[in-house]
Amino acid sequence: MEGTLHTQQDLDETDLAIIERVEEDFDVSLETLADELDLSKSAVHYRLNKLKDSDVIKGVSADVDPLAFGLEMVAITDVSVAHESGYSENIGEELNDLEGVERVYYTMGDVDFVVVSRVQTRDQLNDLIDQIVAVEGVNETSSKFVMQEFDADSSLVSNLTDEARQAVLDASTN
Amino acid sequence: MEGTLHTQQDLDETDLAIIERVEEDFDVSLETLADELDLSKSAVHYRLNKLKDSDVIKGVSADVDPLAFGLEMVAITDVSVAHESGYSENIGEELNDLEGVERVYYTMGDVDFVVVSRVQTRDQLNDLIDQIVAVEGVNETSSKFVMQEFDADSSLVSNLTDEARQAVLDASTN
DNA sequence: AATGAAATCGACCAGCA
DNA sequence: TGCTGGTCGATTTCATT
Repeated sequence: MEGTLHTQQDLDETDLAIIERVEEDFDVSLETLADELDLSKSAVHYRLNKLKDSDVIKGVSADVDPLAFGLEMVAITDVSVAHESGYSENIGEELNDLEGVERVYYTMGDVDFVVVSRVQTRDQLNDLIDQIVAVEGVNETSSKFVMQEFDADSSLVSNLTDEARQAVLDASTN
Repeated sequence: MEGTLHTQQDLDETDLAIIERVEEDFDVSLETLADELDLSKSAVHYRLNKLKDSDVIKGVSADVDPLAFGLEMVAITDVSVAHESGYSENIGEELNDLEGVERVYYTMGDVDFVVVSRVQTRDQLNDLIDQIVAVEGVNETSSKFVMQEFDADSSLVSNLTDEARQAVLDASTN
């Protein structure tokens, strides 16, 4: 039904408050949200649906602890590709599809891709790096171990500067 | 000695199937899950609760589209710290607390921290980099723009190698 | 956009294998 | 411990404003 573009949505302070809350913990009850925002449960639900339909909220997902699967080893691998290999989007997809690869960034600068991977053992990491090197067009790699991760706050909205937050609100009211 | 993992839970194939599903989309109904797994709704619910209680599932959260907030600019900043600054955990926390910073990795090697940040404008990025440099103990920084991100599959479980998946299952049956 | 009532679905409990 | 079936409370839907 709704063909939503990547344009900025109309969001007010109430929307931001709801998003900030459910981004942190979607298990919060409608009643709690309604009380906090002085709205009816139905109104909160209506807004949540609208946020989902407009793809401001892309989905709801369970956050799984990597350690529960023994995924204790994280590595960051810089990947440079041969210049003549042209369109690099395919390479990015291939890297991203490798098992153990968590996220791939295509960057400007001396390095072309930054690959973040998460595995159980050093052997698995070695295998993975071999697979990265084997990807057509990959030239050179350089990996470093991650000793510690900081991602306590994965919330986008609570992470906005006042300036950025205001920019979002301003985009709606005019 | 065997390098096994501290709080590894007892997980069977059914648990993995449930996790794989709700990690991708928690809005799936109990009935759908129950049908797919040939279980009763109560059984699925029982297992989900157990997974939450044991912190295999750390929480449930809404996935927000950064573009809906105009957060179109991603940068990766390598940060080196002065050697004499000793305990670097505090620096990691400080970096992570900066508004716009999405994730911080503390790494072995020539670079000490890798900082991934997400902002609306180049000005905001410049401000953020200034703040990074201003953190006590930070020595040098080097940033690169991200042109494209690949994170289509944020699911841990579907991202396990067969080997890794088997290791999880084997850890239960001992 | 928001409401209240009605239908539907999820959370919890006692009991059972 | 893992599961079942049933009950109650919460969520979703819908007509109405």
